[in-house]
Amino acid sequence: MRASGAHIDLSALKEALSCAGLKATQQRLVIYQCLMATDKHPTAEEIFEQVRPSNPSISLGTVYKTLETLVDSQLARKVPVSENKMRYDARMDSHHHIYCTNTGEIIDFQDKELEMIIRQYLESRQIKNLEVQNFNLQIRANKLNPEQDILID
Amino acid sequence: MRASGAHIDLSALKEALSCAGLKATQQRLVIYQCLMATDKHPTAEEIFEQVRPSNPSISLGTVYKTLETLVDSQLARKVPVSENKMRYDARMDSHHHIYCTNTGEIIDFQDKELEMIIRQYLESRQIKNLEVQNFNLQIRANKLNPEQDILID
DNA sequence: ACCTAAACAAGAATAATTCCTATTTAATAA
DNA sequence: TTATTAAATAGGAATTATTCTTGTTTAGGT
Repeated sequence: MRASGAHIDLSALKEALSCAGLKATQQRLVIYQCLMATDKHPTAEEIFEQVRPSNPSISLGTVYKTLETLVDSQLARKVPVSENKMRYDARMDSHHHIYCTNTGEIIDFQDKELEMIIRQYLESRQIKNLEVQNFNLQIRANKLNPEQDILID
Repeated sequence: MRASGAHIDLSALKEALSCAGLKATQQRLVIYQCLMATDKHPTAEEIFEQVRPSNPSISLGTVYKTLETLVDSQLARKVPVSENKMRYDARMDSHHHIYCTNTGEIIDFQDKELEMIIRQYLESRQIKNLEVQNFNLQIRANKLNPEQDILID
């Protein structure tokens, strides 16, 4: 569950879909909400299994299609990983990922200062013929105690 | 072609394989050499097509298996990307990747100073219960002139 | 309460990767 | 060098993730 809480306002999601010019269908709402409510970077299959109980007629194809739509509309992003399947993330603010080698988790890591340090450095480097859009740091690490959460500050 | 030149010493590769406890078969040598000789982060399929002309009996399954073996032996690494296929890289030194949004290229970007800045920052952050192993920065950017190379310094 | 373009369910089709097994080969020892 | 053998390969079948197709349903604007 995302730290910010289980409940994401449905009407806000509806609004977001409309703003992107998308029909706010039941399926899209449910899938989008599911993705917003987690910090686990789920696969299409995982989202499907999660929403199925309360939406028994939803189809896996729709989950795939909806995720593609959300990505195209900048409401979600792909998170490619070493396993051969795609993961998704509805957090669109700039943040980094910690790939936990012993637990397999992908932990979000936001850090304004690090953000700024890297941006400033890249600006100072002035790579010719290149316009930097955004960046994210992938950190491979392992938990000392796999049972416990990590503690960021 | 990798900047450092087309020719990678075969006996050095053979040595590397043996050191890792791997039989230095013809197939492994050819695949490993192919991966070492490029900076293009090829897929298994691309490697297969590349080595096939001079090795007509090599099989795609062997390419997959060999890449897996190289990764397991730390002689190569996976480079997950947004398309649904895996890419591979034989550069094992710490370096970053520039994902060129308008050309689709993945450009290697090595920068000792950036390296150090990030490492120092992460050390200073002291994230509890976490031991950082390594990290790499993914930079999404577009080429101003897609025809030309970028110029790093 | 229509109308209609867009979205959906269901399942077929495709693409990437892994698995299986009979044959071949690299490395070691005689 | 030749024999031995455990490991690797070729070739193709199987599996898994994802995309595509088509007839039916639905959201959003009349």
